[in-house]
Amino acid sequence: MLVRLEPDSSEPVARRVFRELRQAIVTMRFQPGQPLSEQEVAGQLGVSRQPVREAFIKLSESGLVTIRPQRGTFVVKISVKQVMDARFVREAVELAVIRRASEELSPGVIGSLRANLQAQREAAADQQHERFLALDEAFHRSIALGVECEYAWRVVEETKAQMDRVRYLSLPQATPLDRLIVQHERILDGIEARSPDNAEAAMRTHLREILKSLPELAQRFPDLFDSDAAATQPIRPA
Amino acid sequence: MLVRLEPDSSEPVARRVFRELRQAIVTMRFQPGQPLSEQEVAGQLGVSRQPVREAFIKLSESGLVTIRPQRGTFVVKISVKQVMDARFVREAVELAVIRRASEELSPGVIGSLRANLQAQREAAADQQHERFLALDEAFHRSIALGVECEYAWRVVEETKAQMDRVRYLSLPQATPLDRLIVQHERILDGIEARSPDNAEAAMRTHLREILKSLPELAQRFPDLFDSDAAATQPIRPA
DNA sequence: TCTTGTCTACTACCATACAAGTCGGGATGC
DNA sequence: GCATCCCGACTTGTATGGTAGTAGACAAGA
Repeated sequence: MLVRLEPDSSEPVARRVFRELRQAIVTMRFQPGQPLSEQEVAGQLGVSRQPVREAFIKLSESGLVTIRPQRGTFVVKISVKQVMDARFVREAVELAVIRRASEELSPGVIGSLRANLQAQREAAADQQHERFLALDEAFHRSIALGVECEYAWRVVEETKAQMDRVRYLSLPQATPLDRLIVQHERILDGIEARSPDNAEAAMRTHLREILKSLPELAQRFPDLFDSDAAATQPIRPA
Repeated sequence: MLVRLEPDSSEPVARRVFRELRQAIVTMRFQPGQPLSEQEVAGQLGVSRQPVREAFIKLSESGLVTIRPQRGTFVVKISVKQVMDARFVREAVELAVIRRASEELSPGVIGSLRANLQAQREAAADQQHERFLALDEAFHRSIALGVECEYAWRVVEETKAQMDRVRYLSLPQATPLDRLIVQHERILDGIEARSPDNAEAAMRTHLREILKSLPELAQRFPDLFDSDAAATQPIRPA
């Protein structure tokens, strides 16, 4: 399941363990609900229990695992409510960012976003899903960092952790990439036209895309989802 | 500086250490820039280094301390940019929350908010600053939790950690409490009138209050502030 | 059959020891 | 006097041992 970390003294071991585990969780290599043992993970990665423990703590801060004292650590199941809550916060923050961006994002950054969009089209044409996901993330990140919203982006990243698992789950028969690209285009158009309202509206539409696939996924993979009541209730957008 | 924790097996030691240190930092009992030693803190609290270390890691996640490997851990100085960034995110999230609240907050919660407001007036009349701060926080929290935005509130709490230090710094000659109360009143009026626009505008005004005192405080306490360039630049609201 | 107590294997938690790196001061050579 | 080197007192990072507690299997008794 996990491969030994190669020795690399440049970065603290604990941090690498954290990244490794986080990646494994958001890409669904670790199934929701699965128990994680400090000892077992430490053994597989070839490190001691201590850094693994620290990584577990960080993961629990991110809401990706739950540590139940004296019992064990478990990958949290996907919670529809949690995903909705994360989406709500992400929308709030990214809308604020996009308004600022449409007022003061520099032409240079706008140009690089155009280039990114082109790369997205190529990745979509070649059916390179993984690459598209990376470009997608870079698109949003560049906008935020382009208007010096580093902290806002950090918050968005946190919320993304919850949403990315859903994203990966829907990868095979995903939302058509073309539609997402068009949405990205609209967002960029709004920025370039210096129209906060248009850009905000485009971003709002874009970020609500996940709501469409969520209920279906929750029904199709009931084992991976937490059985919170909201799962069967109608989805309210905001 | 710190008192020994009394034995209480109900809660993990690490968590209590974290809370204790966090409180000491946001109330300015620990001065920005001050070095913190795992060993020293552990000795004062009567615990081992391990839980202290875990608390340090959590604090660094919250941006309250910086851990410099093999060198030491330090209380971060107040950064004008960081405070502004936190405020930006807080505004984005709380505005979204307040819009939802003005649509669906239950009359029961609205009633308890009215009661809270009355308590705020009494606290202000008696010059009980600490009590007012607690009521203030409860006011915002009740609104968020009242519309089931638990996660959104968690994010706001994170951002508040940065802002609260400024708050405490300005306590003695603070913003007149009366003004804050009036602002709270306007917010509640907007909710009760089911007017998202009015409530949002009132909240926006309220959350920008801190911008007024920030530049002055940065000038008056240069030692407590990080010397980032933004400190002397004009403040832009959003 | 069902309840209850025990015993085992597991867990996270905490304390402690060791390793590795940083920084400053003093001795040493020039 | 001044630059350089080295050593020791710090720091955080990592490894490991021991403790307390939980869950579950299983057997004894009602």
